[in-house]
Amino acid sequence: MPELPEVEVVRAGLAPAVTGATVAAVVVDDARALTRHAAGVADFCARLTGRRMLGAARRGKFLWFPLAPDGEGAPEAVLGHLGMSGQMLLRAAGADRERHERVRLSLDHPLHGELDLVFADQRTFGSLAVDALVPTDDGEPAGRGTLDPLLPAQARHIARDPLDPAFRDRAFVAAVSRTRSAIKRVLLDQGVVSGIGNIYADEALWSARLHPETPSDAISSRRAGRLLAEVRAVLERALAEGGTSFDAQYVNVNGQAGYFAHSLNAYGRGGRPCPRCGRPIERIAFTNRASHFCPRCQRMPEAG
DNA sequence: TAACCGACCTGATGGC
DNA sequence: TGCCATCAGGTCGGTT
Repeated sequence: MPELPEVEVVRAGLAPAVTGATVAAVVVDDARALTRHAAGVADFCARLTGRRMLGAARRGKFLWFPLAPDGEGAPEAVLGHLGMSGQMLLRAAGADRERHERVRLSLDHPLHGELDLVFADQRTFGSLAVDALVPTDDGEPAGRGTLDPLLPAQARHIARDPLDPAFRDRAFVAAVSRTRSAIKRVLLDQGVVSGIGNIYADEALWSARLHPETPSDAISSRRAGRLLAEVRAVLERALAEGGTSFDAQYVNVNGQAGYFAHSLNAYGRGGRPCPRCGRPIERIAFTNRASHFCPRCQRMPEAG
């Protein structure tokens, strides 16, 4: 379940390998991995083959590799989203096929020589595309790993993430106060704040002592600011530990797992004691998924 | 327009 | 042992 820390680990791992590399060949094993590329497999391969990649950038859970200009055309990038189970793996040129391999880019790097970038994805919720780059709304760099104020058109609706220097805390606090939706729903809304998924939403709400179903407009500005601070803290801790791995679904570019699963306080701990007060963590259904929280530390505010 | 919900997808797991 | 149901959840489009 790659969320911001996991995607950032992947981005940072890929950056040295893809920056300056030329795409020598593209092999698509499964067209479902290109659902974001509406023009189809042949167009994807034709647009990408022979192009040079300029770096590895990320906003929220979206990754992209800007491409060197191709004639007079608009600036473009390879856009990727890992979905639920996507992996981007660096392998020696010609290495054996990976389980669930969907797309392989053969790269020629001026320093590292030939290597393969493999996109593998069990559940095929992730996908790649060659996408046009468009200007950011605020003129600031588009995300981590790039100084250009350009981001893929398909990621235009995605808000900045809380670790982005250009993230606007005030806009987040205002968005929280604007809606009656459950606060967890707001945290998962990638148009308000990006990079947070089910795991880190539960963890941040546990840290902030907020019930996941608290109506957002019942949360004071000060409390919303504290929640944002807890979001940042949990994301940074997870990043420092290499992300959260429950199984083989999330690994870095070398196939290694992260360690943050050992540090979780609420997510996946239903029935086990709250690390703060000892009361069993509750697990409740939440829009076709699950929320985990402490019924003592995270109480719903009194009505009225 | 905001809020909500189901579809998409595969593999692991548990119950019978 | 084998079959079936359930669960995991990010994003997007359709519905209310």
